Amino acid sequence: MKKQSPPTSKQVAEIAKVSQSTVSRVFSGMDGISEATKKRVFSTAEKIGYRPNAIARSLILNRSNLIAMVALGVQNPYYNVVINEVASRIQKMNREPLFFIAEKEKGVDQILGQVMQYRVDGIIVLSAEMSPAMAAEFEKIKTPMVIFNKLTHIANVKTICSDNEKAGRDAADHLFSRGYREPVFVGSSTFHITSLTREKGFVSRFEELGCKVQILQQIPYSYQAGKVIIEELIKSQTHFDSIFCAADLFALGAIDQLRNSSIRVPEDVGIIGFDNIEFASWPSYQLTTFSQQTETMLDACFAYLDTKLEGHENGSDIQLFPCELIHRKTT
Amino acid sequence: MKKQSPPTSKQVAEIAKVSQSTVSRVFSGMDGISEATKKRVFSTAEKIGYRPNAIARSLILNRSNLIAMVALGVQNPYYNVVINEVASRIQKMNREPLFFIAEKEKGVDQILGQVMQYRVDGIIVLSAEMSPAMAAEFEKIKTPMVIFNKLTHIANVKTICSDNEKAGRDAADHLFSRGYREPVFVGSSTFHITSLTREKGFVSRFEELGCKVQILQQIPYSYQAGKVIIEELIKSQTHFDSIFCAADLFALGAIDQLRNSSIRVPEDVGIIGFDNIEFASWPSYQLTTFSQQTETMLDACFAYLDTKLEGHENGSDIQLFPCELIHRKTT
DNA sequence: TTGAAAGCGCTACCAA
DNA sequence: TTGGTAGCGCTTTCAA
Repeated sequence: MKKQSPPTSKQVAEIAKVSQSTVSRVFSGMDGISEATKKRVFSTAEKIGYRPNAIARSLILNRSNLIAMVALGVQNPYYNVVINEVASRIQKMNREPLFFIAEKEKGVDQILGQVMQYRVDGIIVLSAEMSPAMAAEFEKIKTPMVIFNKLTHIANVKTICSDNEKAGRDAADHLFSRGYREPVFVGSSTFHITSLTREKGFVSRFEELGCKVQILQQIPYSYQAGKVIIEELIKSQTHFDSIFCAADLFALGAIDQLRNSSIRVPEDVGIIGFDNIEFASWPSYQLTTFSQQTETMLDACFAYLDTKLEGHENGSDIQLFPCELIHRKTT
Repeated sequence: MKKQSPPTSKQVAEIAKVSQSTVSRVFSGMDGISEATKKRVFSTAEKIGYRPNAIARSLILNRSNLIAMVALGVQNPYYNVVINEVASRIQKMNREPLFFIAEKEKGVDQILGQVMQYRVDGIIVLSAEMSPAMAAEFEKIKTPMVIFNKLTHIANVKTICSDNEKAGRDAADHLFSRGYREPVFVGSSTFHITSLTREKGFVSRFEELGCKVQILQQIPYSYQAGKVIIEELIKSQTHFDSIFCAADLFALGAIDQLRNSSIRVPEDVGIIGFDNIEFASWPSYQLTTFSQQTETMLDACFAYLDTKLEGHENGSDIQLFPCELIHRKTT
């Protein structure tokens, strides 16, 4: 069975007794067309179910109207919110989001190839861990590109990122001020650099305050993993009185595991998470956590893309946004 | 500043001293090309950073390799999982997901226009509430299309859906068998038909069992809304001993609100949710809920798409999948 | 094994 | 206000 082709502007032209160019002009909303012609073209188009072929248009205009949304190894519920928001903003700028997703970093090279084949007008990368090889590839690309929430130094690529180091320091200050002196940091190599940066700020600030931080790494990113790592921590009999988790899901898992072991939060152990996912605010948890300025950061992403797409130059530097500590009941 | 065009096959041809057709043949993996030529083409392509233009290819092949993923009014975290899974499956079939998202139903007409302009090879609609006008539009379309988890009767459109009515009846049976006799149903017009179908099964089964169901509707779909509606229910002083929520987020909000009012779950009030989102299984909630056979249903979606894309015919009927009651600790 | 040439559906230029 | 025509980058005949 052959796929039958949809009607073309040529067919509309024939039926409406105008030239194909006229049909094109009508549909691209150019003026200088008589009302009568316009009406006739539209009505015959309607009749035969004609829709302009975006592919052909893209070919000739050398722009696809597509924006690539690249999500790599995204398991964090925080990004579900981001993905929806990004997609919807792309549509609001009258373009379409072409969605690329890869479980692991290994897929990235292949993905970049795909992205480029579609001649997308812009690229938004969400939280991607990037290999140096990958970064090198990205540098070559002329397409406007912005990396959201991953600190990366690539020439000609805009980076919009939370100030994770500062947040780490703030977490340390907060815990210290609440009287905690035996801190644990729980990170994840699932979002390596981000986690590392938070760790760095946390550890160095606590050192300044005279406390040593115990560092734990958990690989899969999930609630369950948070439980497991705390279970092991408890079993190990090491002393600790506070935990800073690089992500809320860990923190929530940690809370439940502590409760299981009849350890009181925040009296015995204080906990801080990261991301302020919806569930963090629920009565069962009331998690103290950091909120990223997602809206503001996305504003910055799109402001950058917009000017680049307009053909204007724009410094492709790194922009850091502070995170806000939301104090609830786990510290 | 002009957007500079990426290299074309013609340029590769010139440098590699072959014809443009040869370059094309090399990149589309046709055989009948000498190894020497192949190597020469690839290396010059590499050198100047050539990548085939998917747009031009789409134009001539009359297929875009794009699959539209249309999500309408999706607020349910359940769909975040689905969206990621669908996107990743589309890529596995060597196509790209073009993501369309609309907050409300009103955007659908416009979206369909967009979808068709891109000459997508297939369409996957996620949980869309559809107006009759919309459905009429869809009927006209020749593009293979499958609707996931929304009961809709449209000619030539495959529907893959959970058996919500059966689940409603199962919920009633379960509650009844646990001794509950004063049931409440909490639905949402956010996912109108789905909610209505669950309601229908629930109410009619309970009627058969001799109990009357109190029906509540909540419009926004969120945890917070679940709290609010239960707060009002409690204030209204009506008797009830069990609640069937059309979605987990409602149920979780309901649980917390009941706890606030010192009403015990499941002793005083039993609660059943729907979707089995991750949080339902957490220790703080242990929600009895229904799990949809998402994987199996997606298998069916893609099996259908695959055969249609292969050009084979395939009955575009409605396929219903049973939901499994997961009995935890709220009933 | 390769090259020349036609043409996919559209936009944009030049004439009329 | 309109029509004719060239050409976007590719695939695919048909010839060589």
